[in-house]
Amino acid sequence: MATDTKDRILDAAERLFGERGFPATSLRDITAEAGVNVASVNYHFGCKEALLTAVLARRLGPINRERLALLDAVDARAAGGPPPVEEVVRAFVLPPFERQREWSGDAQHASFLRLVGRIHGETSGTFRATFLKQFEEVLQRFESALQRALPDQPDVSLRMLFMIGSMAFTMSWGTTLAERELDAGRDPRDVLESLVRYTAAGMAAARPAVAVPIPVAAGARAGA
Amino acid sequence: MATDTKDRILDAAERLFGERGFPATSLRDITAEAGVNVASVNYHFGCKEALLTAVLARRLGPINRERLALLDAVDARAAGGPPPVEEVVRAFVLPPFERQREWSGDAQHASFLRLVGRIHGETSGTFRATFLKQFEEVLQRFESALQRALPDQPDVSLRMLFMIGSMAFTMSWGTTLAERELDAGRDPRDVLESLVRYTAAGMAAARPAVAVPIPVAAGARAGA
DNA sequence: CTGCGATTCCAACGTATGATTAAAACAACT
DNA sequence: AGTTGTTTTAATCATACGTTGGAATCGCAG
Repeated sequence: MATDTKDRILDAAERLFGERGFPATSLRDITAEAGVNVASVNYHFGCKEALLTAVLARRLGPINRERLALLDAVDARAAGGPPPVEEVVRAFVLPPFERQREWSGDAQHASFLRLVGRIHGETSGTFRATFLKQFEEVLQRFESALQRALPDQPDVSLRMLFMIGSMAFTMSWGTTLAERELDAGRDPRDVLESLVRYTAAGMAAARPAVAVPIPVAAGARAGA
Repeated sequence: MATDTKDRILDAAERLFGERGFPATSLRDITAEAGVNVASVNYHFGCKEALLTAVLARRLGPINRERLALLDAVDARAAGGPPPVEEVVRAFVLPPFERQREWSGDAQHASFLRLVGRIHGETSGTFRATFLKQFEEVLQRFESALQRALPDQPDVSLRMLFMIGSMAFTMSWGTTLAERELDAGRDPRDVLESLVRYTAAGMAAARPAVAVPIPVAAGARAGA
């Protein structure tokens, strides 16, 4: 069956991209892992970059759709008023974590989160545009919602960077570090909820009034 | 002069690794940018990975030392009592940002931050160990300080992941995104202080009492 | 100037990469 | 069975990679 080969490639690519990163993974690694011929990738996807796009699209599409659906629900519940920050944040970070929980039995799909987390660090020219495009609508919708939730917060767009950073980093390193020292047996839902609380509180925090106090270290200096 | 070539290589490597990532940057790119011969890299550093290590060590050493010095100052000011969360957080995130400000005239060094941010996403087996080693002491010291600052927070180690994620992501994407839509003319110190407030508030936020409410998309629900 | 260690340069190595080809194998349908 | 379109295969392409050895060059003490 055709889709069989295609899916085997997608699965293998997802796992290996997640583990080693995009540039460090060769098509031969992927096809060997998938048990298919090298040429299949170019036949089915055209080129290596298109394969990455396909891998991401397969999962990111549903995730982003779910994000927007959750946000709609939050907005509806707010009935015109400002939506609760925490719920907006949860609508953003829940979907990827939830997928992990769904797939956690299948070690295969857990690695997609690592890929997603890792991909935020990739800045490969052409690809960055494609990736941002996927997120444009989502980011705008959430920024608007957060701004309504926090009318007095002038730093919403900046703090969304912080939010995405926490999420991405947790997804790409969380599992790795969890195996070492942290709480190995921790329920992913606990991690999620802690992240939600953390983020919501951070979002709501007032920004400093005026001048910046820079503590002076041993011989450190602070500029005016 | 010998150090001239060596430094030229380090500078070029820093810039290119920061822009394109480690695996995507070839030694020939680096040596072309530095205006030196290809073989110089292997002569001066041994191999490509050793070059990356050298690039990081040159900056990370001082940064981590400054972090510890700042933390010492914070601890001293607390005089045995619990140190203020915000100051501990600032001691952690200030040094890299401060370097950026120092170097911001020289576009060269600003890209080191991108490299540092990016490197958090790299999980290249051998290298991860080297990288974590650099941070081990710093992480332990700061975890201990944050735990003293927040005696009732059971999630300190987890939330340090969040903190590092925000910081790393801001460093690797902040400048890129800032050029687009965000506030282009924003003072780096404002970004830093916003991050400090955000992080401190997030650190202090209580974690959810018990069960986790999982809202359902279409007919979403909110838990207690 | 001669000799010598430390650097720079050149050319090339062997290997691995992403991509392409033409032929073979397969599937579906009449 | 025969035909047609799709998929898989093995072999090959040109290129780029990290690395190496040895010749050329430099800086400088004797």
